[in-house]
Amino acid sequence: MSRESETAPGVELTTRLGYLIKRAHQRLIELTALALEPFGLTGRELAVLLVLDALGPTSQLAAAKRIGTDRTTMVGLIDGLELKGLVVRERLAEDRRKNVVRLTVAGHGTFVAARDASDAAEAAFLQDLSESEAAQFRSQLLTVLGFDTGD
Amino acid sequence: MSRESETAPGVELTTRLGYLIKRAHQRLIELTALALEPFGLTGRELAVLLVLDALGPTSQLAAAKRIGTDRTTMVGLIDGLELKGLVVRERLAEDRRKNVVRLTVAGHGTFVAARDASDAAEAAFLQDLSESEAAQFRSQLLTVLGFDTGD
DNA sequence: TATTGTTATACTCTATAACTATA
DNA sequence: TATAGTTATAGAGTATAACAATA
Repeated sequence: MSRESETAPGVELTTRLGYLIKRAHQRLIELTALALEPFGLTGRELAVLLVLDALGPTSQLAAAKRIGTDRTTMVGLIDGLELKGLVVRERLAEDRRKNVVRLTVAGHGTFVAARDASDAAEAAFLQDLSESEAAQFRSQLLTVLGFDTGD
Repeated sequence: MSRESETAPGVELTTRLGYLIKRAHQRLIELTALALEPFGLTGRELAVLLVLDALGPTSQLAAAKRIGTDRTTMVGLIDGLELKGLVVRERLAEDRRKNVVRLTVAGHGTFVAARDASDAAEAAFLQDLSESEAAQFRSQLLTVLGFDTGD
């Protein structure tokens, strides 16, 4: 939305990795936001649904650590998802300090559709790369982040 | 900073491009901030210095468009750089609406050293990739962003 | 009337501290 | 004491609107 009056960046910027990654990140954020809009979801909310689908019922703190945020942010995220009827909170009987969060049936359906839409946004983002280039790009990101060695 | 209590992300997240790029971006931001700290510069301030070095004396608006931000943000950036003695503002005689901003001698010296430090941070970010992988990674970012010149 | 710089304002995202209830 | 959830607050970062000076 802030792209109206932007001139083409010069080489002094396009040779900077930081500039390129920032722009790429912003572009993917925009594409993803557009793809998730019909579902009333943000990218962060989809990340929570991904975790709940993968782990099953999960405490708010465990989910927060899993996506790399903190407790206080997770409260708001779960608030939003619960308001939309996609998840429910339940006090855990064995430890009543914990709220176990789980997907509702509707939540699972929305999740699957939203994930597909997000996949399509990723594909659009990568559309100018060949299959093998896209695979390399993904692999190199994993390497840079140290997620590929089973460390 | 917020990494102490973070558990390893699961495949449900590490297979998402958005998650990977966000993390990569954050990592590079951290490395760059650390590298620029001795110079009292932020990444955005370095971007302004890069533009001023490449283009020579430049109006605030032209510089803003070049780095993809707006006038109001540029005011604050130039305020900071001027306070540090790295740039000076001068009203343009031919069009007194325009502030032409240029590097001081000290500003140029700081810029060169800070750019080298930022280069080193980028190299550290890419250290687990081979030379050719790093070059591919850069090239693929350019392609995805449509900055490919097809050189 | 349009452009450039400026200020003020608001809005998002996130981080920190403190409070509650449970353990 | 420590932990999980919650609330309130503040701090970046950025976007929008309005104003002053100039064209």
